[in-house]
Amino acid sequence: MVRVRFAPSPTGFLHVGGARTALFNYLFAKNQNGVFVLRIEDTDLERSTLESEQSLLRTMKWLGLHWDEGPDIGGPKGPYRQSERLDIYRRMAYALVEKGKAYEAYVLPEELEAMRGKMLENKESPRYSHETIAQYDTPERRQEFAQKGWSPVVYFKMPQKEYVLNDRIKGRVVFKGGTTGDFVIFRSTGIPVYNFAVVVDDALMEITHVIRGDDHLTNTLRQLALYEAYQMPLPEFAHVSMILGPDGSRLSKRHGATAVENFREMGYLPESLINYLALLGWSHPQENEICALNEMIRAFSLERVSSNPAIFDSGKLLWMNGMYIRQLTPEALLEKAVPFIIETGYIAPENVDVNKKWLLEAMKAIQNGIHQLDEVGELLSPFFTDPIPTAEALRSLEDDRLSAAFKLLYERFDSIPSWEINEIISVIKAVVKDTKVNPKPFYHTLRLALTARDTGPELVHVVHLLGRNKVLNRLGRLEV
RNA sequence: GCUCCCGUCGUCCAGCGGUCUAGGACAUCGCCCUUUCAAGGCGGAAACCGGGGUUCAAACCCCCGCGGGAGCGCCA
Repeated sequence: MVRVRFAPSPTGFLHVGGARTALFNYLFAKNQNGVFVLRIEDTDLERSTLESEQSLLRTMKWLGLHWDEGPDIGGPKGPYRQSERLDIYRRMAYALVEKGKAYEAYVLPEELEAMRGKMLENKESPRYSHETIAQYDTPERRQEFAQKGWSPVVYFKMPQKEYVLNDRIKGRVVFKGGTTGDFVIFRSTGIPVYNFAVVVDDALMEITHVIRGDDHLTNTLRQLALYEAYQMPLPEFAHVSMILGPDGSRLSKRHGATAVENFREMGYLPESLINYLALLGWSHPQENEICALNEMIRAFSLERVSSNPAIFDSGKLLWMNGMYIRQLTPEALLEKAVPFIIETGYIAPENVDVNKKWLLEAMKAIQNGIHQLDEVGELLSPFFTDPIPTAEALRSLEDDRLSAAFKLLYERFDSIPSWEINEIISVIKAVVKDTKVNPKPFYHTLRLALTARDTGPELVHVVHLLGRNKVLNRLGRLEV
């Protein structure tokens, strides 16, 4: 049985990079009929917060990445929050001490810092050997620690040998021996260190495939040594490359929106975000671009995950969101757009239902003009405000024929028997035909007169949605 | 500095020794459709980091350079 996990630390919003890692884990699990585990890595007491954890879970659910075992729903291998597993880590750490594969250290942080500084000064790579740390393990020190109530940290004795990782994405990775010194696995505070906790958890939770960002690739060396020390079976590893910003450096806030939450607020659909993220590193065997989650699950394999870093292309995401918006029925679009409409204040929440018919038509009209849901406010604005075009913009009305056409248009609209789309179309076409006006400037000016904008939904829809009163009013004040 | 990863159009990917005069998508440019803009349709321009090997044959394999990224914490 395949078991994978996504293990974020609750120190902020879910990042698009994290979302992609979660997605790959999810796709792999579902493709293999396996189990997707969510584990919260909250061993950094300083930065972890419950709010972050909750927002993480909320965002994952919004994306549709549902987990089978996790902190909120439990499962057979829990608990799924590292802060609730502290006794396990202590037991596991001291099991290693007993076997002589780890040891308590009585060094002071300042002493370590000094050693580190000296090594860097000598242009050596900073690493500590068993001997350098053990020299502080004196009876005096032990006594001092006991008196002051300090606990020693536990160091892992790193074997100075070569390790080989057969990564499912990177291939064969050889870590030369002697490049990494002993490292802390258990803090004096009773809290384990990441590299140790992941190994313990992945092993105990029976994770079969570790799919994660390749910023963890070099950490894997330490983890391999730990698995070996415990003589535990190794999971498969698959290291996915990083997502970079447009300048080629690791994607961060200074590149703009990076939190999934930001994209939700801007009116991105979870489907398009998921689809885009999947394509950032993975490719469908038939090179499909627009691809539903079910199809991604069916077609997913680690073999098709690229090993080179990817630059986040917000332009392509925008295009893709537009594609998904256009696939929506007007009803579905309205449902998703309602929060954004309410935010504009044009329609009160309690009036949405009453205006449903009008809103649906409006959705139909704006549907292929938007790429983000938060554009609905701007698109709808001419219907709820009374924008007045500048005289400059309407200068083309100085043309006699155009001005005659508008006069005629006003009269015909005024006397139109019913305000139906078909009627409106024929009136407009008839006016163009009868006055022999040049269509392009005519339509453009009409749009300006009604909305004070150069762009927007189809004109017939604008006219119809506006209603006769507003249309006559806005046409009537033109100086023609 | 040391260790590890990566290197095909501006960007994401396809390519896994001959089928490559290198394919798709976004962006870009042009044309068509149309009721302006958009959406849609059609077409164009655009890339194998450099140098050595291996081979009858290399974008694909090996080595060296160069460039980019990551890790080297009692952070995760």
